[in-house]
Amino acid sequence: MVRVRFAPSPTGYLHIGSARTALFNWLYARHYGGKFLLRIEDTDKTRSEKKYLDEILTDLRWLGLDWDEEPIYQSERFDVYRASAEELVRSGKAYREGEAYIFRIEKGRTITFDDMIHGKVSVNTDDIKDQVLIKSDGSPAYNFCCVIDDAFLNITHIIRGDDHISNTPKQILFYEALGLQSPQFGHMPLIMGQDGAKLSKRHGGVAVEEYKRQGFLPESLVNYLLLLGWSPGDDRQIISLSEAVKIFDIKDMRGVQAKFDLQKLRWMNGEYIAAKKTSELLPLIKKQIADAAKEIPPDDKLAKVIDLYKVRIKTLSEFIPMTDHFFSDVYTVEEKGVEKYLKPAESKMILRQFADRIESLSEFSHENLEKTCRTLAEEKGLKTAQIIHPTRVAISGKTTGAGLFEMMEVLGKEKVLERLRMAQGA
RNA sequence: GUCCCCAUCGUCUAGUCCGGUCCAGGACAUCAGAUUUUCAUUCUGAGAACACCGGUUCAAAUCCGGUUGGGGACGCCA
Repeated sequence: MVRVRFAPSPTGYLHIGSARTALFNWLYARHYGGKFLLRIEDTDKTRSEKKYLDEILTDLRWLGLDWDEEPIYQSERFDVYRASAEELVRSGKAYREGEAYIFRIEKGRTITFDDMIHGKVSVNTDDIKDQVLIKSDGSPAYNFCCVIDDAFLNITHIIRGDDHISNTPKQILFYEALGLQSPQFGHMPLIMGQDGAKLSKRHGGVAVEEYKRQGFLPESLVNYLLLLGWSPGDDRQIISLSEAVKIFDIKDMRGVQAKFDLQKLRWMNGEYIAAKKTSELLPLIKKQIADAAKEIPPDDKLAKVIDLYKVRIKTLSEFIPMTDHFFSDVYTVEEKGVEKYLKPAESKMILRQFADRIESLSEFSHENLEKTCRTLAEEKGLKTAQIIHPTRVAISGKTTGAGLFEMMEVLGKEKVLERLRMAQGA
């Protein structure tokens, strides 16, 4: 029975790299019908906070990564660690140094383990110093409580970042001294920023929460992370979590560090947004609007606008500035668009003619609007673009956006005419 | 400095285990063209990589060694 764990330290937000570690552990467990467990590494009581833990758990759920048993907390198990350390002192494998317990490293040995991703890894114990088990303040050292807890939880496979690879020989020595069986290890390379340096804020964010806030969908974030270091073996890019569960195997992971590419994430997010039903997008967009402290429009109107814009936004947050003209008379205006399309006297004349014609329209539908526009163009010997561009700027302030006639229909006759009149005076 | 991990287009990767089907395939990005009222979408096309040097072999992206480069670890942090 496969048992894996994710062991966050509640001293900050959920890092995107940690999220990836959690994802691969989760996939491994689900693929093999095993258990995915949580262990809270809160041994540093001064830096650990409940709010961080809550945020981490919220983010894991948001990503779709559920866990199977109640999480265990290291802060509640100090006596267990101490008892084990005492035992090692009694058997002569560790010694005291003041209040601290130190593990004696036997020199001249080669520790080898078969890593699920890297293959055989060997380290000579001459390169390892004696290890602290329990610190002078009574709290356990990371490597020690990690081993005790993994054994306690019957963890069979430890999948973690490459930064732990040098901890592994030390931990193996602990398993050995404690008479415990080592689990299997798999060390996955870290995610780097585009420039090869450690992933940081300037690469687009390090916290899962930041991506959530910017309007990335959990499906796309997980899908993107999945493809960082792992590939289905064919050309597919869009892979759902449930599909990944079926085909995932840790052995297919690459041992190479990958650079985080925000461009590809954005593309993928756009794909997921465009594929979603408007009814699914509606509550998500409303959340974005609420978070931006803006007034939430009525559902039916918002849904119509989402329909028009979901194929052209890459993140949910882009929706707001792109569609502000639908919901308020205060919206962003592109000055160069005004300059080019509204300033010329000819444009003003065209706008007046167009406005006059649509005013008499009994049904303000995009079909009728388009017909009216084309008829006018033909009669006056104009290109339709000569009507369309000025009109777009006049009613939206923008030079790009959804189809003009659909836009006009959603905006409504009254607003359209009002803005067309106003533009003539501009 | 010592130890460990790694090396295919700008980026993510397929191929590497079991050498020939690879003058290296896909995706993102870029550029060009088509469609469209703009943008986006869609479609077509282009450029773009086996880090380097040696070895093994009839044959190497694939195996071996070295060099260079990148990353990580050397905490009474986790």
